[in-house]
Amino acid sequence: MATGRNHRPATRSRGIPEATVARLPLYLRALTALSERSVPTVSSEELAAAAGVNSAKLRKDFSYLGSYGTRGVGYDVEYLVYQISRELGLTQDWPVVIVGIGNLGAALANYGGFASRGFRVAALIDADPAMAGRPVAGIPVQHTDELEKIITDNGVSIGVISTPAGAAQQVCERLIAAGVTSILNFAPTVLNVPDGVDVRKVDLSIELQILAFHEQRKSGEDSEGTARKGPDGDMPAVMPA
Amino acid sequence: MATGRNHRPATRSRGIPEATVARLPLYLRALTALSERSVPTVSSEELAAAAGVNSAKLRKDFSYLGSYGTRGVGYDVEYLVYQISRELGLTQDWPVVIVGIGNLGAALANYGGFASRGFRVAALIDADPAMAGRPVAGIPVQHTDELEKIITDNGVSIGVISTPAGAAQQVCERLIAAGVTSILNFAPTVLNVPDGVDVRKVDLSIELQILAFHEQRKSGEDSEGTARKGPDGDMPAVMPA
DNA sequence: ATGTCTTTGTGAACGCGTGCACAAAGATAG
DNA sequence: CTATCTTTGTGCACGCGTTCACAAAGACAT
Repeated sequence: MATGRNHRPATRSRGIPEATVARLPLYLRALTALSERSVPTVSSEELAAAAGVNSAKLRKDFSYLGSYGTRGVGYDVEYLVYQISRELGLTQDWPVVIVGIGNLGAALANYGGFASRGFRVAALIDADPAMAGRPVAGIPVQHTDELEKIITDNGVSIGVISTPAGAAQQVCERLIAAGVTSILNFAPTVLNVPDGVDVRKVDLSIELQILAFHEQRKSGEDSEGTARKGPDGDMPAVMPA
Repeated sequence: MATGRNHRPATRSRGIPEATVARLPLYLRALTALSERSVPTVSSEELAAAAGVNSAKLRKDFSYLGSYGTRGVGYDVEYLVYQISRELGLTQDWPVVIVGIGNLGAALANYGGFASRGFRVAALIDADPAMAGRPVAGIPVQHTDELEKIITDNGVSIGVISTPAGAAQQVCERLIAAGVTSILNFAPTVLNVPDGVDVRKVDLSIELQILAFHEQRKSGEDSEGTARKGPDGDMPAVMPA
């Protein structure tokens, strides 16, 4: 996550652990790079290094998918690419809508990684009437009024929300009511969704704050502001009631 | 993370679990909203609902910071805002550089959540000479040649990489060599960094693929492509060596 | 065919995170 | 002051994820 993690907590869908699923795209990317270089096989050690993980973890991850390796040799690159793609559902086409075409929404629409690998931007939607009809990344922006029609007509099941925080929950509810069951949320808000709907959130502000935490620990290990002892140390200017 | 999670794996920095640190920004956001509505106190139950977590988890999280609540009453909102801000290191100013001012980089520069909460965009850096001097979000873009000087002059310790994948590792190394110790990576690549450097990654493509996985499980629970039995079932068109 | 060498696949142990459930603490009323 | 009621803080148990370490499996040479 960057992930934020707000999907089903302990429900390993069909035996594959959630943590493994989250790493499969990583393996797939590394394997695709190898495939383009026409490398026929890789060992778990090499692939793990390329994906930035432990080799034992990688082997265990693959073991959940089945026995796709050859002992003494390694894994067949092309074969693995196919198997992981299939497992992730990337052999089919996923129409996606992006709601909220501001700076971020426009950047997402232009993002190359979207188009590749089975994802297709089916529509861009914005609440601003002035945006309607204007093309972004070659796709004309449509007004929010059309949201339900767009979802149903295109059979969209994955929605991306890049609206301001205030509009996110309402947009979310309309998407779900129209048939969307997976949402990627860039708005800095907690989305309330019914069971059966997956939400993943990407929150720049949160990521930065986590980095700041570690950064503070690195630099000011001793010289922390005024006085600091235990976890319940000093009293600040603002006192509790 | 979105999460991506590529920081120190089991090193709970100073007793606060990593999972708790990742939730502190969430609590802080909910508390800030309450503060703006001049709500004096909240119970763990209320705050947990607003942050989208379990109330027991929230109480345990806060217990790592110290005993900041009052039994029978709840938590003082202003006091908690201060404590969490301090713990996250948001009471100080963090200059941040963004490297790679394409669509995404520009969107990040314009992102409001950046400016708030102690983060300040100190500089925008791009490798394209044509970009140099052009203002983005009111800040003139500087050329990559200036990178080291910018980092040292501004005392930057947090860098954001939004370059194409091919340039990310090199940019990363230059940032680190110049003194950056925390990196937020938007490029779809694994970054290799020395110990002591924190990396968090945000990867749109990966998040979508994870959603696609669950989406596939939801829809095609039985009708999966051609034939499918066990995890080591059918042989695809592409055969292994 | 036999032996050696490489690499996979996995059993088992460990540690972290989560959630339950309850005792302790304090507020509030009488 | 005593009783009651609310809400925190946490001990405990459980389950998931990670890692180690090794046996099994196959390639390859002789």
